[in-house]
Amino acid sequence: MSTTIQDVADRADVSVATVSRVLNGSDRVRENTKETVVEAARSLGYHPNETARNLRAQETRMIGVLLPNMHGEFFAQVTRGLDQRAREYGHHLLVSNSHTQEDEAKSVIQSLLGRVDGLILLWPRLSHDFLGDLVPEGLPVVLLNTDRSTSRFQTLAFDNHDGAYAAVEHLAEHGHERIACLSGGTQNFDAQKRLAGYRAAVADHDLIADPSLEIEGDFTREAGRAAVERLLNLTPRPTALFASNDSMALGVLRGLHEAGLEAPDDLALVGFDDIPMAHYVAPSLTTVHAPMKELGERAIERLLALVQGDASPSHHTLQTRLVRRESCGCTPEP
Amino acid sequence: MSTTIQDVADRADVSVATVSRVLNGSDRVRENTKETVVEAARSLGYHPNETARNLRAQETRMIGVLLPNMHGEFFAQVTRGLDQRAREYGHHLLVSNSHTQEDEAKSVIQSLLGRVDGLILLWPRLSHDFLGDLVPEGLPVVLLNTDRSTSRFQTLAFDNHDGAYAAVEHLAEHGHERIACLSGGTQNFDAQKRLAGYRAAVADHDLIADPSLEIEGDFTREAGRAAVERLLNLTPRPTALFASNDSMALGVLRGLHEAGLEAPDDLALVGFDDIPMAHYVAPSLTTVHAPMKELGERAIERLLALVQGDASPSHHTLQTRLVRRESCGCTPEP
DNA sequence: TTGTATGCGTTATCAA
DNA sequence: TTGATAACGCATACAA
Repeated sequence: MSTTIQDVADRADVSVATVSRVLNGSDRVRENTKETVVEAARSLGYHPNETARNLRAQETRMIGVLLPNMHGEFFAQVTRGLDQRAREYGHHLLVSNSHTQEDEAKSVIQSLLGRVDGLILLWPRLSHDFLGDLVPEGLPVVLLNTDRSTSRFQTLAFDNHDGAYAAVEHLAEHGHERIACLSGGTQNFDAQKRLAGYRAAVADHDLIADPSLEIEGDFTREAGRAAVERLLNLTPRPTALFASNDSMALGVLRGLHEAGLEAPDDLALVGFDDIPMAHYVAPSLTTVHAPMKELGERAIERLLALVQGDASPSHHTLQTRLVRRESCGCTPEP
Repeated sequence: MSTTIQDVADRADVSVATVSRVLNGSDRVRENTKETVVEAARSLGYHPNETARNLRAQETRMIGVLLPNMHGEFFAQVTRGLDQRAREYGHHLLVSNSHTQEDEAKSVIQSLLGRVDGLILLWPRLSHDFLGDLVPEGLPVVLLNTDRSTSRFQTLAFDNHDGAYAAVEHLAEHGHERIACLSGGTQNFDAQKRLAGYRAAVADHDLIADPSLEIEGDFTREAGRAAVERLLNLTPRPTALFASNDSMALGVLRGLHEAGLEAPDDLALVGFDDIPMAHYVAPSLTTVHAPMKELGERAIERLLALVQGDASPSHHTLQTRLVRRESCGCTPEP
């Protein structure tokens, strides 16, 4: 098998305890023996067995991360934040993406349970009552973009309501009165909040409030593309659209192109998330910036605080801000 | 702390050995005691400590995955394949993204060494001699999109040369003779091969061979955008461009838009990778499909074959194929 | 300064 | 069918 601390000890002609001391805090060890040990370890290509270490230390320094199977760029950003912070804190990420089903997620969580110090779940479905039974009492959990009220766990979410409100308000400032909303479905937490923000802005600014202006999507590009036809068939036709995420907004742009139309002239458009691609499409996408990387960073910070026991679960919200580009009718920011 | 097998044993009034038997293969255990044990485990919310299991079993069922900090959608696809196959085989992914520096990667690999059964590295730099010293003798490693010749490890790569060749050939079929190439840099394995494919096609089809037509990029969108100006200033101006990945091609599309131009009329364009977004930009991107998800799947399969010892390192190539859409001047496929 | 011995939670071997 | 126990590799309390 692999070389063990015993092999190193034999080679250096000392005890395993001494080797261990050298390799770790290098306690009180004679300089001479220290060198011998280091050399022995090096020459044997020794690497400590982390599994044994973990067992001994009663911690794995691993964090389980569950992400749903969706909108690539969004998760890439979140993951970047998670990854970076985790490394800073000397922890590893045990990642599992690409599952949509609840039972699938359950089995993944099960298989993670005995091997991580904590869990970070991006689980935008409203209901996660099942988590209560699934997760053992003491295990720290951070829930991302989900409903705070249902949960005894730490949560972290964007300020979806404010962001959506600002988006619609901005379209109103451009003079639009008949503004449609492409929502992300009824099951999704972010989607619900954004829809609520849209409705609030419509009400506050005396815009046309008409249920047929609310089109249901599912946060995928294809939903955006498909929505265009429905949008164009509305009478009277809306002059602006709030797409409740950027993936759908990109799909809308594509759909418009296929119909021989263009934003913002034929339809003013604002998205949500500010994924990197929003900057690169033509026309560039005005959108609500959601601090995705920061979400990942905070998640790690909160989780490790829970792990170390110097915090208890709380509920945090991350602010969003509107980024003006071309698709709404603005001249883009420099 | 967490409940252990001993707690369950106490509760069920049996020995730990019996509990273990029940929880695993349920060897020869009396039906009656089996039920008692299962019930005890359930009521205590017991989950086996995977760390202890791993130590005992001398395997972790975890795979270390290292990805560089680049082009999001590409890696999302690869990761999807990795993730899916790993789960099918009952393994977990210990993922680390977002590092560009070699020493950074080294330290991550170091920290992974004692805790995984194998390593999958997406490390497109040509030189990875340092891996030889870093990785212990017996540890299985799969190298993605890298030079096979330098390595004693298993490798897996796209057929970059053929793909690029086909892309340029297709532009030639559209009647273009002065075809530029936006490369991915000199350090990158994929980039080199794609550039070579471009050159071969130029030579074989008697196209204009001019070093000034080869522009160096770095696989980022921004490089694509920046390249447009240089492209437009060439005299005579090229009528077509092979961008050696889709991210750059998307940047080119953006750059053209800013210059008030459009593909394919002002510049015919073919990319490489076929990331999902290629389908959704306007005009949609003709590109070489690289089976990214399959790359991930194969990587897991190869690695686990190595782990189980019923294979030895080999070198595989995955075929690519041209996908005709709008940016080259074709009518898009249905 | 160094060595011996114990335990972390499991599984498997051997006896009973 | 079940139980006692050794071993996996490491870190530490205690002894020397």
